[in-house]
Amino acid sequence: MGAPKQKWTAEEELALKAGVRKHGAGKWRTILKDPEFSGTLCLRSNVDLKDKWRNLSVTANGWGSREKARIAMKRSQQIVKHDNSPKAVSTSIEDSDDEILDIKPIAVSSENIHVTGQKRSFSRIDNLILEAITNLKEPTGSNKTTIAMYIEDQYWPPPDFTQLLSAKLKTLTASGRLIKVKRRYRIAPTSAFLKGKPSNISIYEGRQREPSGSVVDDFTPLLRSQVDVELARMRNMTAQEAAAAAAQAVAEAEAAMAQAEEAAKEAEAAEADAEAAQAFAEAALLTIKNRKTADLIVRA
DNA sequence: ATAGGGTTATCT
DNA sequence: AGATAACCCTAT
Repeated sequence: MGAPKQKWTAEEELALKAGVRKHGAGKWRTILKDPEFSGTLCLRSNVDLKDKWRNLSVTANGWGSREKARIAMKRSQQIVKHDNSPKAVSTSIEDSDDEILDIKPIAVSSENIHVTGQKRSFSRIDNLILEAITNLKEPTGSNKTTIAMYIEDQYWPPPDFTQLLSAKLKTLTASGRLIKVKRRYRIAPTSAFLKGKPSNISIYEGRQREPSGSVVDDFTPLLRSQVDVELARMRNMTAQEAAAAAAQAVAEAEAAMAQAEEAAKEAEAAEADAEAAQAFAEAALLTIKNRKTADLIVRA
């Protein structure tokens, strides 16, 4: 009987992206037969993969460019027959649909970041992170793995990109640009000029829906967001301070570095409530890195 | 088997 | 009502 609509889960989406990364876009059958992904994608057909990839491309690409205008135009043209484009500025230029360029600075960013980035305390990677979170459009925010995958997908990955990303995420969170809730990052409501509402996000994971009956007020969302900011920041601060203190005690040995990395990975793999563990690991990692090679971290 | 266009279901 | 995502159909 009717299969209503089987929405794609995050795992399936991740598997699809990984599959495309491995085998390339278009090799849907190959991806589907790969034992790595056949487990999570067993309920999907090659056509499903193709369609999903198309949807992902559409949503991830030109939101803020002219792709939206194109789609909007096409939508309107379903009924309207005439195309009145008086200026018709650049529609004919053909879409060189690559905004995935000129990120190269981040590889050598360790040394030449100070050249241009004096006014803003924003380096290239900061913008990348914000862009990733924005384009991912995940209602509950995006976790580090997803953000890393997005950036690695679109751009090219430096060797120790994961560590750099961790450091940057932490910095952005501490400065209030990002909000971290349950291992997921959102863009702070300070820049809530995006569109729509700040969106009250349920702290709980899973796909439960919120009762949409509580739309009584237009002022509460802002307050709620503010509270969330304070809460998240206070939480992190406390955890980080404690973790930093503990980390300094063990930071003497080089082995601690590997240990911290292991802890970070495990904390992330386990979806459990290991927030403290991860905070500890990150703090320890940062501390050690600061002590050993301070120039590895991009300063702005 | 894949790409593209078209249709329906779901959410705001 | 509009927009988006899943689904369906067909030509190559």
